[in-house]
Amino acid sequence: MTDALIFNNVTDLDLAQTLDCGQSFRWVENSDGSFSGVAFGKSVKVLLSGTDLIIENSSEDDRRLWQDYFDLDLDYGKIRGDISKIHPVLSEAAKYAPGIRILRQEPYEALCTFIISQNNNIKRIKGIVQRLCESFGEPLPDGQYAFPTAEKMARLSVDDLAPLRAGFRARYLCDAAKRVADGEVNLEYCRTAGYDYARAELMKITGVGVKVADCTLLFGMHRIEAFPIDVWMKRAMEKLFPDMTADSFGEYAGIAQQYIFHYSRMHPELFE
DNA sequence: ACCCAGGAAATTC
DNA sequence: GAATTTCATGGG
Repeated sequence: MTDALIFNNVTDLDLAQTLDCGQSFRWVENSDGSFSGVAFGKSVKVLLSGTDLIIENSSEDDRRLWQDYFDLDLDYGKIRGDISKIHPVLSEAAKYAPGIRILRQEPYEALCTFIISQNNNIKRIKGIVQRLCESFGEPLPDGQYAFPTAEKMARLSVDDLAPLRAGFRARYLCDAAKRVADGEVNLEYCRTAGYDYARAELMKITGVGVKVADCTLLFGMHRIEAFPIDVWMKRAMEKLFPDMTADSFGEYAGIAQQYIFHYSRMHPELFE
């Protein structure tokens, strides 16, 4: 019950850079640098001790799950070296936060959280997501809550979501839940379909445009060729990469995107 | 009071 | 069709 799962020789991972960089909204940093959060209905505390990644309140049964969640099978050091050759500013951004990894979150959770993210700020997104889980997610033994299922949310009305204070996004969440629950939008199909087809599948949902679809594919289905362009990335592309497009960043564009997104947010003076 | 926030839909030109 | 406005809410 209170077992800990340990991964040895973990490199290219910084918990703050990965868990608190705007791709997931359910992790809270503790005073000792560890993080507490819930994924796949499992509430854990994660910490790094040297190159040991420790998952507390977990067991060997979930080794594969967390190995995938933190994308430990991908060699980020090599990828960083490769994509650093594409552009000197990208090289700089990658060097700035080499501990960023792309999480493998649950597709439906990624979909909902990035619907909530539109025209919103990260602090408030976290609050809405937390209230969504507390209100409609399955309670876990330690007092935390799982992310609610599409089936559960499909039974809710826009008024039921009022306590979330999600504003105009509430009806988007209802539409997403219904379409996913009744199978009109097939998230599993999006994992393997051609990119444009996967994107179009998600965009059947009212409130899902190109950017939310790209984030869902990148953070919820590990489509690391995705290159979401939000306000920060738009600024970065105009100012830092004026002659480049998403295609310029190759098969690992999504990883490059996270380096650039984080670097840009940490250096707002670049865009004044 | 004003502006912005990991956008997208609705409206207007 | 492309450009602009609107959509809730909260923090600076």
